[in-house]
Amino acid sequence: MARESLTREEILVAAGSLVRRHGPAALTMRGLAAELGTAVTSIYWHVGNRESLLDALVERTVEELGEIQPRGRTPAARVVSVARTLRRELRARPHLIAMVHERGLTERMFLPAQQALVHEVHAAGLRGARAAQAVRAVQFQVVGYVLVERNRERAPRQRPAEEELWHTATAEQDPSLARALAAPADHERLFTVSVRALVDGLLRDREE
Amino acid sequence: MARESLTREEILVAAGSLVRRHGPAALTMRGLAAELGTAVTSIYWHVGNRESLLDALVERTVEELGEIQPRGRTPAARVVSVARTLRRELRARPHLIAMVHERGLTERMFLPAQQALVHEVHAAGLRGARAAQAVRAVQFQVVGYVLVERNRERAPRQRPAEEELWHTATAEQDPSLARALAAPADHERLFTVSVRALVDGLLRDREE
DNA sequence: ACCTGAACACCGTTCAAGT
DNA sequence: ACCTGAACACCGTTCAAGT
Repeated sequence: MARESLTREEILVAAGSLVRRHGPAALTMRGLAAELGTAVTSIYWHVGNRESLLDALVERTVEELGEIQPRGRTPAARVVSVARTLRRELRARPHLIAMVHERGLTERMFLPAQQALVHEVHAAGLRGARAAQAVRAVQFQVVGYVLVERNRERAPRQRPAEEELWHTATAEQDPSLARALAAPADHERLFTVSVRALVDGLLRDREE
Repeated sequence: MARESLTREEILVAAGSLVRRHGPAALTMRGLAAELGTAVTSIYWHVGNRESLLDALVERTVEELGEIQPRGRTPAARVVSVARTLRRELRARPHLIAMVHERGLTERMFLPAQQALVHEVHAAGLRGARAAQAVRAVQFQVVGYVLVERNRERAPRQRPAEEELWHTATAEQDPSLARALAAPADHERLFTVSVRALVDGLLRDREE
């Protein structure tokens, strides 16, 4: 008994929602077919196979990440806003981002952001290789930060735990450092602080 | 017909080599058994199941990354050497590192490096939260760099290609920047330059 | 043009049976 | 203590057949 008009879009939406919530391993063709109320083979007609279904989800993700709108009065503020937006968007779909990464498309995903950054860095007076360096520095910072951050959140209880490890003795008689490294980082704040510092540093040094 | 004395170690070595070369997807229990000349079920006796076999490989990777030996005369040079060593070790086993990452063990993997960094940062005169910040900044930089870098190398031919995208017009009349962003980055050099700049910045500012 | 079930060649894992 | 083959419940994919 057929349902009416299964569409490629419908398949992508269902698959996307599944992958977003439970990761790519949770996407089985049979499971997806059951959820959609069709035969497994119907899905094949619309999307080819599992791999190209995942490719389509990745492509969609790359496009969504491309819509970047810098905000703020100064170039520095706008660069920071791009970084913060990227971080938010990346964190909203970790599994899909990991798949973009696996397929080696991260760079392409970041091209629109790069364009925006070029504009702002130019507005701040940087030119040439120096400007390129600044753009890449910000990009690396955001990607690296999100990855490390997500990792910290997902990390299983560690042995030895950080609280055990970072006591005054191991921190070489620096209790304040031990406290800082034992505590879970305030990622929201640390990210903004880091990006601001980096951007200020990159834009300030331009008269060297 | 049995082979003599299959060992857990032998299994780990064969599985590790397989995963290193072709990634975890290439590790099938049947394939591994064939390569070792045993029945599939013998492997189960030694390692439990596929998942804990992968866990063991990950555990081994974490331990290998823990052996860090700072080199150089100044604290700054030793911090840079730790960063460079980490990068090299990470790049030598990308699939295994990705698995460490997936299992949320990256932070634990970096603990020995953190310890080494704490020592050097202290030697440079930093203390407390500021020292902790410096340690984390270096760690984030290395991880982020390796990930972005690997991605660039694996990226499929892009459309539009960077050479197309970054011409004088899109680079806002900055031909030198267009050239810089269109060219593949010299990662070895860019990494060292970036880390040096970061470390200098972190250690220099200590009298604020 | 779109959908279907049957069949194929793979998986990881369990288990009772061997030595 | 260690190894085995058979069997189970899953996969993704193909294909001939339907409408």
